[in-house]
Amino acid sequence: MSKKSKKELIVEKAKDSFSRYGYELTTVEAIARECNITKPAVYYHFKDKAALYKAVVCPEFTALAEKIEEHTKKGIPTQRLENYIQTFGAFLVQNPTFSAIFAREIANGSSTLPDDCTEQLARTIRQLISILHTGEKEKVFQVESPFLIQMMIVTPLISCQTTKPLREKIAKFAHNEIIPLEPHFENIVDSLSQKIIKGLLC
Amino acid sequence: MSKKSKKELIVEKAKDSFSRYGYELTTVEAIARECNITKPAVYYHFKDKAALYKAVVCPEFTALAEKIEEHTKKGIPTQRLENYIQTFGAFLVQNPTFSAIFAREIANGSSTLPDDCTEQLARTIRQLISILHTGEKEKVFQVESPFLIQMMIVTPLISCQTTKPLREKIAKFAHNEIIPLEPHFENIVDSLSQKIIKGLLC
DNA sequence: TTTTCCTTACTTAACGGTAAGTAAAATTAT
DNA sequence: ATAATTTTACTTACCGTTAAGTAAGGAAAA
Repeated sequence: MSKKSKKELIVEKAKDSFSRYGYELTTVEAIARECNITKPAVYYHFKDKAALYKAVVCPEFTALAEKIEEHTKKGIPTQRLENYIQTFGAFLVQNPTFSAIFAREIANGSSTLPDDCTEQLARTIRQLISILHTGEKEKVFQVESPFLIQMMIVTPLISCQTTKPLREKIAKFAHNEIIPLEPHFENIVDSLSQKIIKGLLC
Repeated sequence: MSKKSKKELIVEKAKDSFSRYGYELTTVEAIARECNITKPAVYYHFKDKAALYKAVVCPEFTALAEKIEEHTKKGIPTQRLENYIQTFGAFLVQNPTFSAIFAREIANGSSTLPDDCTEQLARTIRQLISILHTGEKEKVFQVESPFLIQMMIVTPLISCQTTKPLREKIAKFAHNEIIPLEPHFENIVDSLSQKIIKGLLC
């Protein structure tokens, strides 16, 4: 008896594949092969490919929303915003497949994102709105669109993860120039957080 | 005699389709139909689907690099950085299909991005490095990774374009709450620019 | 003996790409 | 100038492959 059920194994391998290749280039057969089973065995556990995708993404978005809520409840607005960014950054480190999946959803207008996930995203944005609103009332933050702040937080961090191969290719094109060192992801989160808060302060 | 050649028409319709549906979900047949020709007629002009994609994206990346270089040559570092961001923002407005295409490339690690485009991207980053480096030497900018700054500029602007449907869906989930107004894209560019520069100043 | 979990073998449909042929325009030869 | 030839820009009809999804059945466990 393995610790994980076969269904959980399928979700795990599906997550890897969706993250690496995207929804269209992921084949159910390849996922089955990774699990050492056949394709119809996957269809025994999941109605269709879309249902499998839902089983992959929904728990991730729920976990994210929960962590954000948990870590940004109390404190002064600057601290809560710092926590919002740090929690998101930590989530990306702990869930390495999430960046690519989320990035693709953002890129294609989230047309395929399950409603459950949209609702979880709404939860995190509600939290961000609360933080910004408090900061504005206390005259520590400028008035700013929460959607822009959300984008300023989420998309640079996500794309720092997904563009690693691109940056390596670009570095090769600049052979005899001084290429600045690539910072580690943790430092990027700190830098971004510092800059966003500084840019937002009155 | 039409102003545009059929080949140019194909590229134009292909650009629409790649932007809307992405590479995989775009079919050569659908592009042909949009041009009122048959699929093999497309293959008469282009070797294969990948070559057609190249014909769509390469001129866009080249135009972007050229505009960036042109508008960020001279001035003090803060002004050059402001121009960098504004030029990129203006390019997105003038090329409405570019955001989705670029966003997808970022999301999938740019594995399918032609080398020519990577080189044009390298040009823009070289320009940004020059701006930041001058600012650092003159003690007006903090030392910061150019890649992070590039991500802070490019990805929020792109995703403000691509996530419009997502934001609308999210707004619906928050029925009886106060939803902040959606700013216009031009204002977003200004806000972002102001925040990035403020966050970067010593 | 029924339910669970899987396999083998299959259908269906879509899509990238090609072979072969053709009407019209452009080029060359007479 | 005109007839012959070639090139351009397509069309119709097709092939090969791939991938989603299913029907039917079987072994093992409950």
